[in-house]
Amino acid sequence: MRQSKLFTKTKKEAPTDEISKNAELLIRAGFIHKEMAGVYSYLPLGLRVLNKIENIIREEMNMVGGIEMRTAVFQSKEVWEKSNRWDDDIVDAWFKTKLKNGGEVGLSFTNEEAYSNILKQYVSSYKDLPIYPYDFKNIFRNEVRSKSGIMRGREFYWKALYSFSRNEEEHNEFYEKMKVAYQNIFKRSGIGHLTYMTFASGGSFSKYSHEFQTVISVGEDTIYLDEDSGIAINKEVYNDETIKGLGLIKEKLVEKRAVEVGNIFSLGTRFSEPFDLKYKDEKSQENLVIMGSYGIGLGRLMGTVVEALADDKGIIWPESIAPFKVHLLLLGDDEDVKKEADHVYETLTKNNIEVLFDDRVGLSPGEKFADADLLGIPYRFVVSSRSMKDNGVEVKKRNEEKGKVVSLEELLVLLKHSA
RNA sequence: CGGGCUGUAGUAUACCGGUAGUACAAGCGCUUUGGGAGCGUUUAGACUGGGUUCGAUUCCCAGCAGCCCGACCA
Repeated sequence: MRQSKLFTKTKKEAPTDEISKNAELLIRAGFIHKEMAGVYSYLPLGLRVLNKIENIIREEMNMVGGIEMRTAVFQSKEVWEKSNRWDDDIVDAWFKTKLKNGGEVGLSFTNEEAYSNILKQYVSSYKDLPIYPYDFKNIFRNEVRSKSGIMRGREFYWKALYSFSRNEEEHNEFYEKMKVAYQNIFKRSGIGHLTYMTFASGGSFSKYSHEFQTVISVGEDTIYLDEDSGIAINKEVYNDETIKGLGLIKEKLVEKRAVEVGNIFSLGTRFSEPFDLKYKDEKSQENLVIMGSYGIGLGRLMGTVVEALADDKGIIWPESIAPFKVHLLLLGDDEDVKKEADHVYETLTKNNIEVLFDDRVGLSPGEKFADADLLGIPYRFVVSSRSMKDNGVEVKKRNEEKGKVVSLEELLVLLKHSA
């Protein structure tokens, strides 16, 4: 993409109404636009990152047998009354609105009911199970106080998978697979080294749920981490019994602030019962389906990566989720240099390398460098009269101090290997 | 939902009960080109409503909006 065609611009200063680093940097760099408190639009660069994250999650979900679909945002009263979660006194996060004909709809704040209701239509035999449908979708929660930039919004984009199993054993087997899949997702997103599986309160069907907590100083949650095993305990279940039950030693646990980037938990028959979601087994006996829930907030994950990896100059994206792999800077407006930069851009593009080409004219080198640092694209390529004198392109990684001049051919090899 | 704070150009800010100033951004002209460059010039602003007052952006009240702390949550 040519940066001259990218309508977003960087800002030197962040709006004062954004305190959190993730929102400050993402807004300054032009990745997101704040619509209102807790509601953000994704601008071209931000969407590219979001799509990268989405694809990583999609791959991991498909790997464990997930089947993608899309549930509706509008939800009907009748469905949610079955599980007793329509009433505002029970769920205060609802956004609800009226239909012209007088009916009322709610905007999805979660998906258990939608899935249970749909699958009631299709699940009847043990042969129909297990199944693992999931979706990516915008979720709406009427938070009384949204905060921390894109970390907790009123509208947010998430992945939710629900498992429908025949019995506890089958459920547990899948649950364990999901733990691994989640760890893969966070590793691939560049925060694996900071993300710990954390035991949290489990509800009525299991002792614990599992959260994936990324340790960063601005985290909203408090966890107690055993650094040797990488296991953590959420403050909400931090007590002697839990510590002992998990075989941990209290003195070795370190208190940390962390952000919950994902969670998985067992639902048991909490929803299959009200929706009468049953299957007939081999003996024609009816049994309730055992469910599990597995969520990841994509915007929050993106914000967490920014918080965790940024430096004082700007964002530092891991290659896996960067909006582009290469940020190609053209310095100066000499015709020969322009021609060479165009050539480099076209060569990279032809080789299927995602490149943002800073072809803007009239900007000083300092401005382009500062923008490149702020945007945080992993590889910075510079074409200038200086680099041309050295017969190559200057390459520098975002997290390196100094660059070196390398021939275009060598660069193509380098990029292929880093992929 | 309790508590606190704040609303001035696109952004960040200043002053003031009496003509709203500056920087960045944007437009134009010239110069400049390896770490947010210079000179000149132009455009652009007091959240809304009510009250006090000769006069309100300034003081008061209400509404709306935003931020922070707590509670709650992906």
